[in-house]
Amino acid sequence: MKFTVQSKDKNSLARTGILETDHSTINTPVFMPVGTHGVVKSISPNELYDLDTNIMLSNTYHLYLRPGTDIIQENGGLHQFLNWSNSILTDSGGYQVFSLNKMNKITDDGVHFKSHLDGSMHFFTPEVSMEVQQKLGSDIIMAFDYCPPADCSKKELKRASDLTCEWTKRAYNYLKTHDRLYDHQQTLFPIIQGGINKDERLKCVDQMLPFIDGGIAIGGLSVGEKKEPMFDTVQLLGESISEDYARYLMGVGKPTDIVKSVLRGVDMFDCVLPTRNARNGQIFTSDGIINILNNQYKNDTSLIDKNSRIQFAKDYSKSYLRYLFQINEILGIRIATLINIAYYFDLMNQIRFEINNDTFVKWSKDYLEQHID
RNA sequence: GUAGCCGUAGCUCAAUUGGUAGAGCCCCGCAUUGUGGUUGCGGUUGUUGUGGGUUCGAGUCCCAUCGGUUACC
Repeated sequence: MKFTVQSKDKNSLARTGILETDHSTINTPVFMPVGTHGVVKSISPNELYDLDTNIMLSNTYHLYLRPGTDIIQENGGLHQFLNWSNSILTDSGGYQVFSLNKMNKITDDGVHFKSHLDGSMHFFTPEVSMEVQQKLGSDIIMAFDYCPPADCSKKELKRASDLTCEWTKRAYNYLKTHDRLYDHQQTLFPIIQGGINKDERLKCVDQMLPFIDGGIAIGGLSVGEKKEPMFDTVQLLGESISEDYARYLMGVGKPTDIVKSVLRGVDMFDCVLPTRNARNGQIFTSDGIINILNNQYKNDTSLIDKNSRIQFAKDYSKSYLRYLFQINEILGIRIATLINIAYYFDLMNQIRFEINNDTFVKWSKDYLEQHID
């Protein structure tokens, strides 16, 4: 993988860049749609290509449990299994251990956890996570990290960031001593932890330096902390991480969060919000965020979004989409998901355009004034 | 025709020996940030089939009536 900064904004930390993997070329800042189970729910690869998706996210934890690593390997790896020829980033499973299962035990060696599918016990170590991700064959491999909740004690926070540093070293060493299984390159992204504690974050950045190979991730944010310290932390890292590395803010976020983070130097994003909320009727339109299930759309014959690049949005009324959601029809979910992904991609396009044009700060100010959370 | 059982929110049903009619689903809002089409929070909804009676007080007991259902003739 190769990351090249293309254009730097004069008035902020924002920049555009190009991320090249053996599978695709990605313009940054980029939003990566989430396909936890190897599919962006209800959307086909061809539809994703049509939206200009160059990279999608998938998940080690889920794919390991089902269908299982061996089955994916027998299918020729994740790219072949999914029939997806662009890039894939796999999350390491560290976050799922934190978010999906409260019944787990974290030792210095790794994490014992219970499957959410059948209750069986499993043990993940940095090495296991790397082995699985090597077999999956993703282009970007995330280091196995320990993501503590925002309300944890200072002691736990320190333990989490220390363990994450140590686990990253082990992951790095594993990859160094094990040959890749496919003919394309796989790149490890270390994950910085440390919550909203400045010293912990800076210590993490420092300790991760030997393991960076073009990109690094900011983890442990948007886990319940307040917005202000969250963006202060992003700002701190935007200033501290070398500008030669792609910076990936994990799990963020709302469109406004993305704009604010790009201002602070972030290049890569992923978030379940546009796709998950689509399934619950929340649509990101050029006129703002709406919940199509609201009664006010019952008889609203206006188009879903006349400015969307999704044809469905220009073919159907809000009234019809609401009706599709009411009868729990798959098509409603597909339409909402496509529109939301397109909205996020349009936003990223706009962001890149404004940065290249040196108008990003002014544009973002206007955008943030018009879009209040 | 006779006997029994049942009628409670839009739906499925709760409600001690008579003591302020509730719950789930639906519906209506809000939330959702490295995804379980998820989950959480809040809200609306009743002449307890109808009409009488007993009682301080009736969804509950009594009478009548209407509707449903089962068994028997």
